[in-house]
Amino acid sequence: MKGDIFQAIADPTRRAILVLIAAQSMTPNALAEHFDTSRQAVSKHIKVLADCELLTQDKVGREIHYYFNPVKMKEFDHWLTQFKKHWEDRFNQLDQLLINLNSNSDEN
Amino acid sequence: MKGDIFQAIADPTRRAILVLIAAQSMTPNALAEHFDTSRQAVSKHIKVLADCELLTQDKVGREIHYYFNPVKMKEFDHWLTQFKKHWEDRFNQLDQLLINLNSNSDEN
DNA sequence: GAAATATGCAACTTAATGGTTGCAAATATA
DNA sequence: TATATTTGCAACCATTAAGTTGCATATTTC
Repeated sequence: MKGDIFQAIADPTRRAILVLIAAQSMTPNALAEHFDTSRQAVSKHIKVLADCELLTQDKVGREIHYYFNPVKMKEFDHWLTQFKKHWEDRFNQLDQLLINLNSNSDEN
Repeated sequence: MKGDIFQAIADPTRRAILVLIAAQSMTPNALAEHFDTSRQAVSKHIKVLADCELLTQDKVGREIHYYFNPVKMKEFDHWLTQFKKHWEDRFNQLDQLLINLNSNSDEN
C-alpha cells in the first residue's frame, strides 16, 4: 500500500504535518519541533507523505524545504466527491420514489 | 485509533464495502460474495466501519442488514473542506502578493 | 425436534506500522 | 582543516492490523 494517499492521511500525526506544511513550507527539523516524537519519527512521516506526492521538496544547501502539493490532494477529494455524488443520486431516487407514492395515493 | 474514520477509510476493501453498501444495503454474506476473502474477514471490516458509525445495522430475523450512514461521512468531509479552505486562503494571499508586486513594478 | 443457515466471537499467524537508536553523508561555520 | 549542523538510511523492537480457522449462538426450515 506504499504511495497510497488514503493510508498516508490515516495517521493523525501526518494530518497535522500536512496542515502545518500547507500553512508554511518547512524543514524536517522545524517540523519536528511541533511534535513530541523524535526527529526521525517525523522524518519517516515526511517520507510517507513525499512518497505519495502530498509533499514536494526543495533542497537549499544542507536544508530541505518541504512544500504542500495540492495536486495529489485532489485525488483524495475526488473519491469523496464521487462518493457523495453517488450517494446523492440515490437520495434523489428516494425522493422521486416518495413523490411517486404520493401521486399513487392521490389517485386512490 | 479504534473508531477513527480516517483509519476506517484507509483500507481499500473497506472503501469498496462503503461504495457497495451506499448503493444498496446488504447482509454480511451478500457482501462477502463480492470479495475474494473469507466471510469473517469481510465481517471484521464491517465491524470497523460500524464501530465508527459509517454503517448502521438492522436485524431482521437471523439476517443483519447493514446501511450506509452519511452522517459520519461528513466528519471526514469536514476535515477535507477545512483543509481546502485553509489552503485556498493561502492561495489567495499569494494572489494578493503577486498583485502587489505588479503594482510596485508599475510605479518604477 | 433436528438440520441448515446467518452471524459474531476468540485464538492464532503473518505482515505492516510507528517508534527508537546509531551512523554515514553532505554542507555550513569556526 | 576541524567541528557543528541537517538530513537520510538501516537495524531493531513493540504494537497493530488483516487474514485464517474453529466454534458458539440465534433463527429459520424441514
